[in-house]
Amino acid sequence: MITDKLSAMTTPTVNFYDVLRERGLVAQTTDPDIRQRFEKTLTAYIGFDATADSLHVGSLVPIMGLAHLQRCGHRPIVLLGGATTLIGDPSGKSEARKMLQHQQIDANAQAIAAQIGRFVRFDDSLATSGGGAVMVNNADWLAKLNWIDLLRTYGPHFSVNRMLTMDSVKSRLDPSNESGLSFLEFNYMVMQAIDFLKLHQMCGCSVQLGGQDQWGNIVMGIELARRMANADLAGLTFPLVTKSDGGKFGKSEKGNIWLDPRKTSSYDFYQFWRNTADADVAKFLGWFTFVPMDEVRKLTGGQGAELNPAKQRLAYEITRLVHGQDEADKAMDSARKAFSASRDVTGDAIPHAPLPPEGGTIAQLLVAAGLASSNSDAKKLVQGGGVRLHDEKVSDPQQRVGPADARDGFVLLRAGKKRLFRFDVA
RNA sequence: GGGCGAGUGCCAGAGUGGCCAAAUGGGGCGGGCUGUAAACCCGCUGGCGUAAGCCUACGUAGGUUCGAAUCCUACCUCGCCCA
Repeated sequence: MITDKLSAMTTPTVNFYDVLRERGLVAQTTDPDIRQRFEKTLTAYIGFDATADSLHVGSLVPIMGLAHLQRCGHRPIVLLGGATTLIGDPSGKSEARKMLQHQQIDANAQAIAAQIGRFVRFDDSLATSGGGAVMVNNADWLAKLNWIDLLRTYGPHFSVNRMLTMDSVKSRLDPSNESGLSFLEFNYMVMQAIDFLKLHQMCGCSVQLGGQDQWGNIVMGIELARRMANADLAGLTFPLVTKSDGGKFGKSEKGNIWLDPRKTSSYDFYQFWRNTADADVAKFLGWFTFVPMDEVRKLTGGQGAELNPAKQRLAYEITRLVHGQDEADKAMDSARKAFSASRDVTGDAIPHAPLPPEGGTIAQLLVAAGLASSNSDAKKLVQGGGVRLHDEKVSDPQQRVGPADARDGFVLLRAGKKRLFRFDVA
């Protein structure tokens, strides 16, 4: 079903730009008439860094951009920043480390590719002109360049004066900014510009998409391609993901919210979205789901508690896209039951594990469950009155818990109102 | 190469010999209120230990001192200015 929905249509029946526009996904464009470009099938790309072995929710906006692109009949290129990631850490210069990094990056790139694969249908060959997405790695061309050739080939086309006017650079040059800008960072822009040119030459890529922070890099690529290939390329940026309260998006008690279920369980993932602030639901439904906008408006037309169904829908849709229908059903069902009057916590998706036969102290179990990060942390939690065993408040972190404490076949620990863990007793 | 300045906890940012595991703010977590929301109010926010206490931490490595984030030396990184 999902695959169906994501399958690309081969002709642009709906204009990509209109779709993004309607969903609030356009921050800025380099070409005021960019809409017309999407009237015909084209190729566009987005770059991702391979710095971790999983993407997190922050990457979902560009990924949705890719998905919309393909659904509108265009060909998406996913560029993995193998080269940029490789030099991302200048301190790792030893040979051994370099090799390790190569391997690590390759592994990361594979994992990331798999995750993106849930949203975009890939074709194998660069030559295909259909809507199948293509994955490339900029290490394939950037890593081969040598210094002199690079300078002679591309150097003349980059105006330092121009580069210095870019916001991303300007802020770092301001004397009030203490971090300054290293030559290495300054060159990111150059590398990314070359990427765009290369992709244009290799497979006719004519548009680059990216987060708002990519604006300067995108513009440099366009200018480089105009100078070197007389090409007319364009770029479009997505808005920065922010929360209405100004907090950092995508962070939670356990840090980042990852797409990898081994790092963030589908239940936690679902809950992350379920707890979206009122003020953000409508925006997020537009950004992170395919729910038609008139439906979004219907869902979010209410006030206060009336928005809860919208949050549920939001959480369900995103979980479904990222983890699949089954996981989404389970997560939603489990969460619903756990927060209903019956407080039924037997759901599959509720984080759970077998209770060690010898049991343990409350503190040990909290740590084992991941509800506390250390014994001290567990102790503080208990002292703050935040821990419950079943529904009884716990006062002693050293209290022993064993199979005898089980009710209905499990021991339930709660940390706060929303976090819980079930220890099943065989 | 020379001069000046800076490097503090998740982040920002005080502290300039003991009262410093380190002010304050943000973030995070917990409690209250609620709708599994926001705002607001309260508490907590390095690790180990039931506890007394111990250990690790203020760029890195040494040193002075009964005692150092704070003083000295060297080094590293960064910024500003000069060459």
